[in-house]
Amino acid sequence: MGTRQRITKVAKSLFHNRSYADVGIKEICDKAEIQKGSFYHFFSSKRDLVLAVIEEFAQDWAHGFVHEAFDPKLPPMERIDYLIDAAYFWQKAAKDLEGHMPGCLFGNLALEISTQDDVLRAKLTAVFLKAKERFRCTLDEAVECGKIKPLDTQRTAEAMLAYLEGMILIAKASNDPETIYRLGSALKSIRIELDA
Amino acid sequence: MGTRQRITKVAKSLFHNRSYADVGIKEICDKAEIQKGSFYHFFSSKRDLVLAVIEEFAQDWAHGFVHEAFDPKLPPMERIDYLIDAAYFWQKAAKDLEGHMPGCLFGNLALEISTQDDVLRAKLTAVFLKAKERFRCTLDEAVECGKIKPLDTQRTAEAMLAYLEGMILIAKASNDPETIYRLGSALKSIRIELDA
DNA sequence: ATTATAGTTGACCGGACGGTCAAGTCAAGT
DNA sequence: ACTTGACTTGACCGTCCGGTCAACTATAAT
Repeated sequence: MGTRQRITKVAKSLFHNRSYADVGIKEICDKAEIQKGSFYHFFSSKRDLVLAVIEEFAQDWAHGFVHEAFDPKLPPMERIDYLIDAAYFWQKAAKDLEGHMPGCLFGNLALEISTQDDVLRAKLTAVFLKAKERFRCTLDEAVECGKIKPLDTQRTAEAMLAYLEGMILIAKASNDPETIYRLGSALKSIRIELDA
Repeated sequence: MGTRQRITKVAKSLFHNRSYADVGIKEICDKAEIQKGSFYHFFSSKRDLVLAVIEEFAQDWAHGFVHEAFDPKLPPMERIDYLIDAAYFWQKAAKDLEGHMPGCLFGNLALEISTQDDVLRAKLTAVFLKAKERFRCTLDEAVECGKIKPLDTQRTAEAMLAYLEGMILIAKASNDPETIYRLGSALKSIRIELDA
């Protein structure tokens, strides 16, 4: 594996499990077994790195379990159940490994740096926008084939994303992945009617 | 105002608008117009301070707009509308002042430090627990007087809290308080049925 | 007046931080 | 054989970090 990939791999894990401010470049370099100069050959700054990490993680995510969950072969509303399952198993596995639920990297970073860096914030909103679109398409499909009554799919999609993030936040705060199962069933019940 | 109060007041504002790791003791001391030695007379560590800040903020919150919103004179479900309003105005006002939505201090801290300090995490879960109880009592009351159909008030309360936090997260990520209004109407629609 | 205590000062500590840089390695292109 | 340019090394920079400390002052009880 190339040096650059080793850096982002280590950084992804550290940023996800701790926080942006808490993880230093030195530690990243040590864990990636490189020197600081090498780091600055690939990234012009720590901020540049986290930008790359967000991008990569969004890719991993989109092609990973999100892609699985939003399987077009599944009935639309079942995809949402699948998503809850995937979120649960991921967080559960991470906790078993590291001792703590890492939560959602995007949510974590959003709350940490949104007030401090508008470029990073914009990057994160773009990630959230894509996730929202995934929900919206699913809802549109469900409405189209009559599985659910018509509703404001745009807003409902946004609300579902918010609920997903909120669930993970609460679960992380109690370090209890079961929270995701306990609260997951409400995700499908979220509705925002048209013309509110 | 006493020195200790000045410290916590400054710290509350800084931690809320930035993050725990990003705010240094030096800066807190400067803004509170005291010396570092004075700080360590009142607090044994930065961690000790943030513990006090969480406690104080939870008090402010409980006696402030949460107390207003959960007014027992209001019909139970209207309290939730009121809560959305209060959250919106608070975040809006903060954004107009500082340029950025600070979000929820407890949510921010929870995501930042949950994986790193179990004592602080426990403190935050205690705050969330109280908020959840507020929701649960409101739901119980609404069920009792027939305003809503019976449901799992325990879990639904937790889900509502999660949704509230998630909404604020998404709103902060887009630095747009209007998000709270756009998504707020779904809060009351959240339901978790009994015997799931 | 003396003493005890609470509060305050500002210099100081070691170490970590993000970031720089001159020097060198090495493989591919000519 | 020589040059180029990507990559790596490790020492180094100034600054800031959380935290310590001995000395000083203000207050209030005896």
